[in-house]
Amino acid sequence: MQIRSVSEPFFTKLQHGASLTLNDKQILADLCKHVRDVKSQRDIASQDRACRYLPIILEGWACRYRLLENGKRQITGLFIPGDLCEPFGILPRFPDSTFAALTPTKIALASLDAVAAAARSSPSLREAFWWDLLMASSIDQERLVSLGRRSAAERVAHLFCELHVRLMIIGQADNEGYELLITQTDMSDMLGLTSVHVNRSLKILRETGLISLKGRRLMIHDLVGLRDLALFDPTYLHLDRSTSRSPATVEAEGAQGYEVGT
Amino acid sequence: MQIRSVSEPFFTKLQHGASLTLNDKQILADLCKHVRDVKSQRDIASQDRACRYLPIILEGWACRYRLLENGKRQITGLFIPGDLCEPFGILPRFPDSTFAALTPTKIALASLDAVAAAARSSPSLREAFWWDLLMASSIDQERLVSLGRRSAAERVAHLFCELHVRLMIIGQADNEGYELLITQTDMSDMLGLTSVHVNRSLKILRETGLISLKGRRLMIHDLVGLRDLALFDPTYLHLDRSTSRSPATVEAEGAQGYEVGT
DNA sequence: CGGTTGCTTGAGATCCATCAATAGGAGTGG
DNA sequence: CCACTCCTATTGATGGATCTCAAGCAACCG
Repeated sequence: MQIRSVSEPFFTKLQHGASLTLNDKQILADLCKHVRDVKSQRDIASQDRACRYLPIILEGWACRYRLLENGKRQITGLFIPGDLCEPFGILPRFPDSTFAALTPTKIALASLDAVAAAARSSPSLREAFWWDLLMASSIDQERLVSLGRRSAAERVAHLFCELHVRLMIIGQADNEGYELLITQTDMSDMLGLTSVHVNRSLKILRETGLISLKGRRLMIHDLVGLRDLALFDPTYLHLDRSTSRSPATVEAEGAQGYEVGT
Repeated sequence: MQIRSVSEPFFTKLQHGASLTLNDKQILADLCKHVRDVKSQRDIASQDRACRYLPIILEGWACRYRLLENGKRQITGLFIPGDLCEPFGILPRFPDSTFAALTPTKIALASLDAVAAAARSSPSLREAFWWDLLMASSIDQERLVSLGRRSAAERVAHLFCELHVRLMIIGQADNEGYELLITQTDMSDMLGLTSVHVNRSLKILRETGLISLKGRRLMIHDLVGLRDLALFDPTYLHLDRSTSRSPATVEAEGAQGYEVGT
């Protein structure tokens, strides 16, 4: 009962990648048996590299980052509830990067064998896992585009748009906005900027009337305008199931709540 | 005979990921049966998205790029001979990005079924494919670090170091340097800079005595100095096989990966 | 409370982009 | 073989975007 509730965002997210059954839901809940709390700013399993567990975020936000010799930090991935902590759970960890909690975080450690068994036993779960991998890779790639070819304000706006969609998927955002759980310094390390400049970019977005911030609550007043500014095209997130997979795997089922491109 | 020769860089590269047998070599050669020539600047199979072929570069250099609505281009991946044209050949193509040849290019179109069959039939090939996927992902991730936290000259230097290692692997570079087949404009779209600034960064590297350029030939005069400047740490390329992955894990998980999603 | 962390703003310096012009090389057609 | 064009490389001048350094303020927390 309690277990099933913590695995809820995981299931909710994967539902967007394939039509999952109640049995699938139970399997996912079973994968989340081993739950661990991680304090904010603490590394997650960076030394557990050899162990055969795939971290799944259940609560809180986390990231993968890399430190350079000159002391600079680049966050190479952001993880929110429901996320498999890396696109390659079935591969060895990136040896040169570290996972860390950005907020107090609850993670499940799923045995890789159990994940593999789950994928083998259920075609729909298999499809959902591949969808998740594709989505994670697309997010990484789009971040590359941001860092290479978007201005500071555009990057911030794009991040907000991306998070809006990702949080909608797991029911942690609505049309008004969402809770933004990371600091401006974290955002700067994610977007290749300084925290000072992230702050100035936020000011621009605020003054343009696109968003506003009250504490940790990000309010989006003009989603279209924000996406316009960010050059945000939600198709890269592969939420339109009918176009994302090979025709054979496409089934007609009602769109679960969220529609792409609204 | 001829076929085997064009697949040579493919085999040479994968050899670094696992100990391959003569039989493996033959299998790889068979995967490269369907060869196609692509002219410089032409898109590769961008409309072939539905078709179940994995492009493999045999000669020349190619890239994956994305165009933004404001006309800017970001190259999100660079491919050289021996490269599988995307890390996720087994997944649907990234719908929003395009593959293009940067030079006259010879590519093989390997049937996905044949690739899957090859991975199933040979544990060593399976290990090599996973190694390739891991390496490709690490390269992408390191580019993210470059775009976020390295200066222009550092980015250029880092690209040169990365290409040096990648070309060494396939025998197309030596300690002196290698043929740099892309233009400064291509480099700028890869590194998030303008071509003018790439040119100025090159000038710095030349004046520092680290490199020199004669036509398309890049000569590296001080590899240590270049790597130092670039904050280049070759471990991310996973060339030390002994630390990269235990055979047992490949056995257990490899089968799952390549069978899923078919 | 005092200390810490995160947010905000200012002023000046640096990095990089933009615009512009020149030159060389490769290919092409006359 | 030459004239022409296109593409790439190169360099200068200038402006803009972002960084750095610095200070003040608010919120939180032991």
